[in-house]
Amino acid sequence: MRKKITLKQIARELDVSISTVSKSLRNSLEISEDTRQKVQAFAKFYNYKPNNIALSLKNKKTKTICIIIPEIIHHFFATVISGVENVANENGYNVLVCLSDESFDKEVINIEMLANGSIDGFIISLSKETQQKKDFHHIAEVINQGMPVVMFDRVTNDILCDKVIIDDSLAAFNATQFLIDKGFKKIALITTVDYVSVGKLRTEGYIKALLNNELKVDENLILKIEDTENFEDNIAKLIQNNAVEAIFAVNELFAVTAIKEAYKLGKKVPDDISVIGFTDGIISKYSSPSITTVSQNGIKMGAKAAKMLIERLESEEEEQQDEQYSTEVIETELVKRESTT
Amino acid sequence: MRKKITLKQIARELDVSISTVSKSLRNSLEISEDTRQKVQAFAKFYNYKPNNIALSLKNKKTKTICIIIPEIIHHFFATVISGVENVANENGYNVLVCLSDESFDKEVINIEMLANGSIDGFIISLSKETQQKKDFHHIAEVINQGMPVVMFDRVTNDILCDKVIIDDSLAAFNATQFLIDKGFKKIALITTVDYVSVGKLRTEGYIKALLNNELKVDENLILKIEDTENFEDNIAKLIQNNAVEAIFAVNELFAVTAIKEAYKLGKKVPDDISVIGFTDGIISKYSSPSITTVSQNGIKMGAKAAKMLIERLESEEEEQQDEQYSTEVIETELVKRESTT
DNA sequence: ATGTCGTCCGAAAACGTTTTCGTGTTGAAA
DNA sequence: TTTCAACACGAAAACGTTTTCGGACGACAT
Repeated sequence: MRKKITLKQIARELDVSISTVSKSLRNSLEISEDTRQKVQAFAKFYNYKPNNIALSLKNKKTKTICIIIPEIIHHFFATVISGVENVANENGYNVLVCLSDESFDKEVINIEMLANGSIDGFIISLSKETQQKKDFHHIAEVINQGMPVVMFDRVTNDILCDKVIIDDSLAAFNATQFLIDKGFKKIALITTVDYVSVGKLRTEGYIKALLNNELKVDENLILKIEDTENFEDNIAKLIQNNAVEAIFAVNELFAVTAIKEAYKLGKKVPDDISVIGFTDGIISKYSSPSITTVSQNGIKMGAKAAKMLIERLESEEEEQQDEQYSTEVIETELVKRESTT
Repeated sequence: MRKKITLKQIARELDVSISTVSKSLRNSLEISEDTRQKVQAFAKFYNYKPNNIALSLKNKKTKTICIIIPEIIHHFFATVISGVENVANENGYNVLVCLSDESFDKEVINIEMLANGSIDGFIISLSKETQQKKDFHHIAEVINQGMPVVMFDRVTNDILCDKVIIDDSLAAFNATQFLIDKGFKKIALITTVDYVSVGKLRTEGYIKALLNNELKVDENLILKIEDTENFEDNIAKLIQNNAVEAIFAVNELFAVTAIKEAYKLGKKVPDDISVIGFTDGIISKYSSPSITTVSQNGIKMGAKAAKMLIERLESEEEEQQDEQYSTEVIETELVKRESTT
């Protein structure tokens, strides 16, 4: 087992100083051709690689960014990570992934653990609990310490920083309008509780579309799901009690569950009920029938977020950053599949 | 903007030495009650946190482990990360996620980038290309340098290290046997090309089950898919040409595609054809019909891998590690759903 | 007055780099 | 022979910690 070799060891072996070794390896002109060759050959032979931690300490940057997400099991978040990874790698950055598990405490712990020089910046999507508590001091704090933060998808107006979002309200509006254009009147909404920012925005878009077409908003047609377990019955009741003609669900899971429950009640999709979901993930693509859905390009969002973060990191070096934050809106698209007529 | 404060700054402000500050904060008995209180109060007020990079450099460990996976979009790998994260966090470790994108080069680059002190150990599942080339020098090298490595799922016998796998062959055997027990004779296999280790093992299990029941192995019933794009036609032909009664697919995607293609050919699942998949992911659970599948508990695999890695890291400190590597087999289970009779 | 011990603190090394600055040795020009 | 530049290299600081060692000082016993 050959442990990693250091500058000091090379210096000792070749009987030169550490500085000479360092300069030789960086092809400094201060060093004679002779010594340079000798050192480089030796270093290559022993497979010398500079110790990254030492460099990080010296340079005060780690070339590592951290992405904090509520859950990795969600396909959407996995795609975001993928986008972040791509851009990060291209720019020589590594990606630390932290899961908040939808918990405020874990979010705080993760951030505090890493805000001590371990990383150069954060990309974060808020946990449900954080959104519910509306407590963002941990994020404000790291920003205050000069660490760049980019928020995506689940963001808040209470924090000033770069953001990457989709226009949830508009996307929901368009999806609902699509159903209205098909001639449906009784359009149900399956959404989350209001403190989830994107859920609320999508609900707003749905309502706006109805009002815009002079359809009245029927509270009985709006199902707000709190717990992601055992919600099937609620969906079944919604379908059964209201003779719904179409359903707009704010995520894949709700959409596919609606289809299954409808089927159990003897209603076929799309013949009896049309269904539109949100997030173009695995489920929408492979379920039978495949689901018409609002695509939310996670890869693009991740890539954009990473780009914004890295640009801020690299620009910090030269001049003072201008503290002008921007919010990027990634376009969505309605992907038409079999679950709508 | 308040930048992070250091020991040196505290020392200067309080007019004591750096050592005194450090010792005070660590509650050393060398320091008088008075000074200790004073320093601690000051540090707390300025929210002092030791710089992690400096600690890493000093302690020669980073409390960070890296997991390298072929793709994060695959649900299975996402669950593995989740398992790793849990255990890592519990033990005070951070998790760096790298994607090889099924590319040998990216795998090598990732490993080399991080093998310079950035992390304490690797958890890795080989990329397809690496398995095809059978070139594992990059892994051998880091192990040789004394860095612990745990391989999972896609492993190789050419490298000696800790491993976490499932018994792919046995699981496939059981799945096939299940179909045989239902009375099916013409059982097709949809698998990957042989260089993917798990694909090969699952194929072996399938064949073993057939032979064990004195059924002959019909090459026409075995479809090996190379490219994960545009393979639908091949599956359709397989179904159409051979009057298959049941299908065993080595992953979710193949399974769900088989169901869809069968449906297009007018054959219903499970009435006309039974289908079993592999990996209990999102698709199997939510497709219609839901798919009977071999569950491969990613969370458990990830947790086990992380545990093994961390144990090795912590044991290294005390005595010489014994270089006794072990291979853990995570049990699988056949989850019965609607796609089989 | 001398020796011993305990208390409290600081200097310095160490981790592995990079970089600035200083210095000794050449050779050539004056 | 002296002077000066160019060249080749080394010493040391810096990044932020922790820890070992030793020193100063007072109290106490002899």
